[in-house]
Amino acid sequence: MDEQRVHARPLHRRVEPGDLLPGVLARLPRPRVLVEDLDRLRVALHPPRDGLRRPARGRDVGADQHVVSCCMRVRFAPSPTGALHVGGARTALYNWLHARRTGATLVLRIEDTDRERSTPENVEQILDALRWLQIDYDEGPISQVSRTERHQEVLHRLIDGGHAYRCTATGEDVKAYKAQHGSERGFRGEDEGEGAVRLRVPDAGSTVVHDVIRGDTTFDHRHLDDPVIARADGSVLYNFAVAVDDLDGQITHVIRGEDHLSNTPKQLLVLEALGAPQPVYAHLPLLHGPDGRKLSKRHGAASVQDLREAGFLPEAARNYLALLGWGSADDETILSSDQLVEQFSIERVSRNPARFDEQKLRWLNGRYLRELSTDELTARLEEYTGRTGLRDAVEISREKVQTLADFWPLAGFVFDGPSDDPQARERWLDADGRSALRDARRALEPVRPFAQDDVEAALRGVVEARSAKPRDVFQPVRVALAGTTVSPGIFETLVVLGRDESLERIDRALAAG
RNA sequence: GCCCCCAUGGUGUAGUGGUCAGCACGCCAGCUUUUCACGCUGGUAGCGGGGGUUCGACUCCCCCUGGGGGUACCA
Repeated sequence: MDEQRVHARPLHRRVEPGDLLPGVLARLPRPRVLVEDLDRLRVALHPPRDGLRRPARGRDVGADQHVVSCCMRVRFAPSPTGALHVGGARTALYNWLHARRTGATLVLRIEDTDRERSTPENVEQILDALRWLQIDYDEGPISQVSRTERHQEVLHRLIDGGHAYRCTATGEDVKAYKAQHGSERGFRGEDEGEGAVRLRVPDAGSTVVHDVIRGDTTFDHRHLDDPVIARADGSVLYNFAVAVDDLDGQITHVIRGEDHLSNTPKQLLVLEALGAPQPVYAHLPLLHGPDGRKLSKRHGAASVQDLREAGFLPEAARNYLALLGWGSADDETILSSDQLVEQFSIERVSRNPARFDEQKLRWLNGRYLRELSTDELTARLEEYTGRTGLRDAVEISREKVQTLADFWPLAGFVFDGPSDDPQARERWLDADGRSALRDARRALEPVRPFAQDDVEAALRGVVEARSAKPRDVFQPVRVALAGTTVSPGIFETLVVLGRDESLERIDRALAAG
């Protein structure tokens, strides 16, 4: 890409209502925008009215205000140093929602400049996670490492221009420097012509991060150390690569986790040294685990794959993730992807860190599960369990499960035989229970066809004949069939098992002594 | 240590100076009921503390406290 062209005019220009470039807009292919067109149309929307300031809370920025949004470009830039965590997934989702909401182009970039920790397996895991969540992207994935040549070129430009210098100072040296100069002054190294490359931070002044979620944040230069932007071997570091790649990628809106906020001035300083324009930032609040600490494997689902394995539906996960840090203007809870796209606005994102609450996800997942047709739910359960022929069991279990993982413990006995719950047997297959069970068997034996209404009539007849409570008959039957006290409805279960199998299980329970 | 961000019930949030502080999850109770769930009804619980500004602060400002992030030749 021709850099001079990129820098010829600012990436961002205030766009007023009516500033529509109608002719050009109409010709634009969507959603993809050719780079050539972009160069002519390099205008992006800033939040309306007071420029970069966060609009007053509670006010949505309507679609009509994103008039030139086809030129907006956002990116999701995960680091492949591990699986995609739910926090990363939420960041990906917000980028995706913003892109789909506004028509912006979403770029997937893999931040793999840490060669030690980045692996192809992790990249694949991230792609897999995004696929599962149905988060697609318009460009990429782009490997940051593949841009090494370009990084070198820019790096040398910075050095040649005096914006960066080589210095052998180590982390220890920096600490020593600070001990000497006090905390009031950031580290400033000497240009030694060798060693790691550091960016020269001006002593005076400050850098302001404009953020649509947080407003302006000012960082005084005197507190900043000259950051290392490339290792002694020349390989570049994150804060440099990200600035160059966002610039070259013509990223207009950087939506990422708040953990990057403190690093943003470094990236801004790189851009400034290059004479490049700034993107708009949106730093999302971080996600915490149930204990308020960082999310980790310890409290259940931490990665997207964990979510899948725990039996959550991707659409429920998306809905839940969207709600962690954002709420629709009318405070709705259950929102389809279409509704999310329709209602999402980055300006309404909360500033508070949120805790990942698996209980609420389970509830939400249950809601989505019950919305599925039995055929669809069966298909998902068969994929999840790796078993087939589940439909009848799904039909009678569907009201009782919140996750795909709940199904087998509830209904697996249909296929694998009764489970063994000694307490259940002891409680319900005592002398009385066995007596009731014998009556039930006798009543069920002649039922033909073995249909639910007839089965129910037969069993209720037993209840009546024995002057018993319903459960005194039903529970022994349940334990005989399922081995436990918890199962789908007893009549449905009998029908699904069929007469022969049901009688056989009852006989076996009676024989078990 | 220094820099930065954040602060409404247990949790996620609504709320832009005057509200009985709303919704959802959870929890508790009742109803329904063959177990467990689902569902329905009701209930419990909140503006972290202190100063200001104002006729009036959850809302604006400051301090404190608490939580989080950054401070890497990690991202």
